[in-house]
Amino acid sequence: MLGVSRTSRREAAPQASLGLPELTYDGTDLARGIKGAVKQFHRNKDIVVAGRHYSTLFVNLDGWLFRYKILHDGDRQIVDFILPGQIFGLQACLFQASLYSIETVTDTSVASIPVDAIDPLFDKNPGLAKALFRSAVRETAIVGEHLIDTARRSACARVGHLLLELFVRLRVAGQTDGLSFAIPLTQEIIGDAVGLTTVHVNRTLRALREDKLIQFGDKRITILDFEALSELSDFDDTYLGETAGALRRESVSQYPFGTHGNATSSEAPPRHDIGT
Amino acid sequence: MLGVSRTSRREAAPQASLGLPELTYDGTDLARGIKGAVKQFHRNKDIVVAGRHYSTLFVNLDGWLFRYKILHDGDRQIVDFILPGQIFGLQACLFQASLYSIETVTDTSVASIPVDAIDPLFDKNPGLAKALFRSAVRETAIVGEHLIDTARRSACARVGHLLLELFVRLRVAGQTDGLSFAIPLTQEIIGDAVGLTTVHVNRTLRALREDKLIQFGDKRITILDFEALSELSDFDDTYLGETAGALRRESVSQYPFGTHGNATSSEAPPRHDIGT
DNA sequence: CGCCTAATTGAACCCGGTCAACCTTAGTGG
DNA sequence: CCACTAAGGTTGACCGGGTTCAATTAGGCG
Repeated sequence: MLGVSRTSRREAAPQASLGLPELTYDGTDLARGIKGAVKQFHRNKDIVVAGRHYSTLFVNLDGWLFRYKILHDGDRQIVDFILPGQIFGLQACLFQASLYSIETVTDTSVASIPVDAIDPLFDKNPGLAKALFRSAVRETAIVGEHLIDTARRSACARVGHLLLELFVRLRVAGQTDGLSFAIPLTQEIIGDAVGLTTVHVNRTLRALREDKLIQFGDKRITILDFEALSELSDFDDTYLGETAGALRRESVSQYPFGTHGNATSSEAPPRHDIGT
Repeated sequence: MLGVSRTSRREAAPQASLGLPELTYDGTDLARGIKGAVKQFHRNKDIVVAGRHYSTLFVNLDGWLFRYKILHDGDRQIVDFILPGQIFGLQACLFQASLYSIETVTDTSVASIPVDAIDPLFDKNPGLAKALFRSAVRETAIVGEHLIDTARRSACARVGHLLLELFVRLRVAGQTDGLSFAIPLTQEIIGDAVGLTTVHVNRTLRALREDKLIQFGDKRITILDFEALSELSDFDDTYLGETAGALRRESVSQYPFGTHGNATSSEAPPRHDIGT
């Protein structure tokens, strides 16, 4: 039922890092370093509740979560998904009242890091500031892409685009198997994310399958024709990949801004030294 | 023709700051302090071009701009608007290739600040890091709200919501006159922002007018019934106002994270000391 | 076995898109 | 001073993708 159970949890190669580019890496290391309390959450539980203020960051160690908002008419809009390895909860720390709630899709273990514990780290490793900063900007990019998704694309393109985004993000996190990956989402969740009804998500998935673009069943999706699906969905992974690439290349400037003379090359310690 | 000509430009009370909350304030002061080159741009000119990399931040001193992306089918999606006083171009600095283009709506004067000039400032005023950080998170919130706009709301609600957002943001910037404000946007631009065709934007505006919710003409909009329009549009200014409010209350922590013991009260210098 | 959640499929309806025509206004050049 | 042009705004008729409502099936789990 979990869907992600295929991938190891704590056993995942420790130095390889679980998850997403920048933050992730820092995140897990950060969590390891601080030994922040790790808590288990069941599926369908709210971890962050809209309207409340928080003073801890969270690291998603293994599960799937999503950030969402309930509208006045009761509709639920999912803004983005939080995949294994990602940090979350920044916004809830910075704002007086969190704008969104965050809920688990699967059973999930979450490390929480009191922000108090972070400030001191900035002294030793200002690169962390940059990583967090970049993560915030990256998040805007993802949300922006979702905006374009719902505003401009057809149902097929929306669903296809979401699947491709998840695939690429999971691949970076090492959670794919060829062109196939476990997806613990219900059609209702997908609909709430791309702005379609459950009924139409269903029809759309069928259409994609009948066109031999994807294949699915048992909480697992296989992309049969990456090219064609990308074409159909107007998918361009720049907004995901470039970010990862960019960080890899220049991750060491003192401050969030890169080009400070020679900052683009590498001389500072690698960023997984935080906890050691 | 400009539409914003009503409001003074350079003459605006200098210490009151032009624009938007956080960044804005820092932005203008920052621009003043560094005396970054101020350049004039005509309307409908691209200032940032998608795909290029930049190493300067920009401050919008007086005009209207928007961030947008051209899709593969030629459609244009506007992601958000950049109002007088706002900083922009962060993303283009942090990413190898900017995801979006930024174009002027009106004639605009723009101050550019080389990022090289900013790093040193961080030493003296780490609060600036927080301001920029917060701005990035805030931007995500605005884009997220636009996402909800296009995904979940009816045409009326979308247009109404956009108008209300612009109104609130302009009010903070001191660019409103009662419930009325100058709006230099064409119906095509509005459509590209909320995901509707020009034709339907027109019909929607007419409907809103016939319902006595708004009134418009000559590049100017008056909100006749703020409550009713908010209700109809599912508008809640938390995502804008709370941000501003939050900053006002706690703007001084050493690092992007607020609650560091006593950081919520004020002891550090006010944030407009950057340039002086 | 029976309950509940999720997936599936059908039929009628409607919001917003598309296409096309016309109007209004500002700018331009003779 | 007027004729011409172009951009933006306005309106109508028709169409279609996606919603809505509703019924049925399939798959855990007590």
